[in-house]
This record gives sequence, structure tokens and C-alpha cells, in this order.
Amino acid sequence: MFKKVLIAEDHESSNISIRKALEDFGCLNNDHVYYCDDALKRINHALKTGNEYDLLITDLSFEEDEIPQTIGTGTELIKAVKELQPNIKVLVFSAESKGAIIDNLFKELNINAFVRKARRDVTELKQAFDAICNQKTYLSASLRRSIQYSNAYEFKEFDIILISLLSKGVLQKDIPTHLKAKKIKPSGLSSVEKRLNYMKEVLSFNNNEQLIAFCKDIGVI
Amino acid sequence: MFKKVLIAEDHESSNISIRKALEDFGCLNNDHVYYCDDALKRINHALKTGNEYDLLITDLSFEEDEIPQTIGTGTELIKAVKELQPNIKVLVFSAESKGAIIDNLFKELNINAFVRKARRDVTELKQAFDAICNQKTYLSASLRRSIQYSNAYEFKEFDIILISLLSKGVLQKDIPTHLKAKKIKPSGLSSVEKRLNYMKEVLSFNNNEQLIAFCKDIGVI
DNA sequence: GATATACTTACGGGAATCCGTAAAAGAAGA
DNA sequence: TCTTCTTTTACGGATTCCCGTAAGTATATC
Repeated sequence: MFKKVLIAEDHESSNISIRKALEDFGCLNNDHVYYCDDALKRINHALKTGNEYDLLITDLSFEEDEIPQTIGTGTELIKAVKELQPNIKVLVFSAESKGAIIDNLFKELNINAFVRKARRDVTELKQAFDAICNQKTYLSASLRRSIQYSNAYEFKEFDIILISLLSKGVLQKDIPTHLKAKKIKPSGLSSVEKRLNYMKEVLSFNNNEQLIAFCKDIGVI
Repeated sequence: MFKKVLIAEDHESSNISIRKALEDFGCLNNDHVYYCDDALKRINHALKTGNEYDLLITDLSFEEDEIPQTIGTGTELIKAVKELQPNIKVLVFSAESKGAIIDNLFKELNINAFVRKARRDVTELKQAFDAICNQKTYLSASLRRSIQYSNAYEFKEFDIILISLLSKGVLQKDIPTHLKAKKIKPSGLSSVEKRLNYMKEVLSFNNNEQLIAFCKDIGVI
């Protein structure tokens, strides 16, 4: 069982349901905040006073309002929290469904569970609590299949740079200039062309527009 | 006060929070369903047995799963319900934030309240209950101002057809063929070019890739 | 029927992209 | 150091796209 849990979730309705799920699970010692900055403060304070949290439940997207925040997203929050307290368990509760993004959370940030806001989300939350208690990871049922399959092609860092530049309105012929400015290794126009053509060939796409649409769909940009 | 309320919301977490908000407001006589079809059945049955609902709370988007549904969206549900029981009050609880869509709900479907799933959504739900009880309409605070402004450019049906074709990999020069096949009115290549250029000019974009990325972001494709 | 207006299509020159080939530059191993 | 192999860059022709102009078509008004 968890000794102490912190909930970071801006939507009042989700926040309430998470608390209720925790209480149903038998965990009554939980705090909740509506802003990332507050979450980090709590984590920090708890560490200093010697009664740290052992689980952080957080959303990914937090809406901006009149109160300016240093940390604006769940991803940033997790990074900051893990620097303070590397051993903390993390459960992400979000409406995100793009495989690439969720995959990255497990691989890069070592989160312990991802529950998607969806039909049976509260049931899944409790299953995730259980998994974490048993030192296992948890991923929403609806996402388990589609997590690998979307990776028909693994986008390298260079690929994503090219695609991002295009989607920001940089013309293909101007990409070498941008690459040189950022000292990125292959910067010739031919390399750019070759790489874009290679991606389209592997994915059997016909034009750049289709490539951009695909990358937006799976969340790599 | 409401005599009887029906909640149609597929997300378990939101469903729970709505129920809790209703109970906090003092309304204990409420039913909840997770599918539109079930909602319509309940409305129908209640009418026949003479103890009809006086408020329907519904989401807009319902996720498909293994159980096939006749009614798939909140908008369709509201239409169907109003045909059975025109006097029923309707509160829409959704993450939707596009002014055009919400505006349409009030104008075309005569809904009584729209609460956006956001930071203070439960508080707003209670304010909306209060407004409806007093025969008033309610709209989330964050949406009251920005109801028009989000439309930097209103995409017409033709625009979306063009963008969709491109994002599916159809080359620009081949678009006229597709348009003629579907008997879409302006089908000349020049018209296609002109329209794409117009969109890019209005949005001050440099290339098609940027346009595709934008449309993916705001959800028109 | 003539005219005006708006919209659609056709055409052509120039720019950008596509695509193959070849030269140049690095990297690795003997 | 030289050779071999890989990667990057340079170049050029074909294709596609961009963009302005002109011609065609439809509708409405008088």
C-alpha cells in the first residue's frame, strides 16, 4: 500500500475521481494540487520534512490560466520531480493516446503506469495502483496492442528535425541553412532530400503532406 | 431543484464526478449510463412510465468499443431525445472548446448549459445546475469571451477536402481527377492551387506541410 | 439581348522539388 | 600510408508546384 500520494491534475472533475479511486483502494493519505509548480513544492517540502510521497499521479497537459507557472506540463513535472526524488513512483493519467508519446514516457522517464482517460478509467486506475504496489508497470488495456504496431518506422532524431522544420514552414531548400546554424551533422540539401525520400519510401507515402499528417497522428511532432 | 436527472458520459471518472456534483447540489435522484443508446432507452422508458427526467447531462464525444451503437455522439443523442421529449433540459459537459461548435449547440439544439471539462469544471457544473433551475442558460466562464476569436480562419468544406486529399498522399496535380470523380464543383487545377494558396496566405504559412500540421493540431482533419 | 460581376478554367514562365549519378570527404582496417 | 567501404555533398535533367494573366462560363440585372 502507498504511504502517501500526491495528485497533480488541473481538472477538478478528474482530480475528485482520482481521490475517490485512491480511497476506494484503501489509500486515505493523499494530497492534491491543481498546478505543476505546487506539486513540485509539495514534493520538495515533504522530502525536507522527512515524510516523502511514494507515488505521484499526474496529468500530462495543464491548461494555462491567469497564474503563471514555471512548469507547464506533466512531462516537465516528472523530470523535475525525479531529480529531487529519483525513487518516486509515477502514474500518468491522461487523455493522450499516441503511442510514440506514451512509449517515450516509459522509456525516457521510467514512469510506472499510464492510464488513459477513457471508458473504464477508474477501474484501470485501481488496477494500476495494484500493479505499482507489486512493483510492476501498468498500461491501459486499449493501448497495449497499438503501442508497438504504430512504429512501422522508427523515426530518428534527424528525421524529426527535418519534419519539424517543414511543419514550421521552412522550405526544403532552406533546411541546410537551419541545420548548419544548429551544427547538425549531415546538412547538405541532398542528404535532406535523400532522408525525406527514404522515409516516404519505407512508409510508402507519396508526398510530404502525407508524411506530416502521419507524424502528427502518431505524435512524433 | 431537479426531480430526476440522467447522466450520459462514457468516461467513468467524469461520470463519477458529475454524480458527486449533483449530490452536493442536493439532487439525489439521478441515473447514469455509459452509452448513448442506453440514454435514449432510459428517456423513452421514463416517459412511458410517467416519471420522466427533467435534465439530461451528456458528453459530446463517446468512444467506440466492442458494443456497436446506433447513436454515437452527444449531438445525435440530444436531437433524438428532444424529439421524444422536447421540454427536457440539457447540459453538455465536454472538453470541446471550439466556439463554432458550442455556439451551434445553443442555437440549433437549444441546450441550456455548456460546461467545459477544465480547471474548475465541478464548480461550474454546480453554477450551471443553479442557472438551469432558475430558467437561465449557462456557459463556462473561460468560453464566454473567446467564443469567436479562436477561428483564425474558418475552413470551408472544400478546404478540408483538399487538405484531406493531400494528407492521404494525393499529389496536387491529381486532385482534379479525384474531385471530378466525386462530382465536387470547382475541380480545375487552378482552383485547387488558388484555394491552397489563399489558405496559406491568410494564415501566413510558407508551405503545404505547415498547413497540414496546423490542421492536424486544431483537429479539422 | 446586352452588360456587369463573380467564379472557374487554361496556359506559361519561373521556382522548388524529385531522382539518379558521380565526385568528395570520412572512417575503419591492414 | 594506402585501400576499402560508407557517408556526405555536388550537379543536372525531369517533374511538380507556384503564381500571375487571360480566356471562358454562369448568373443576375436592367
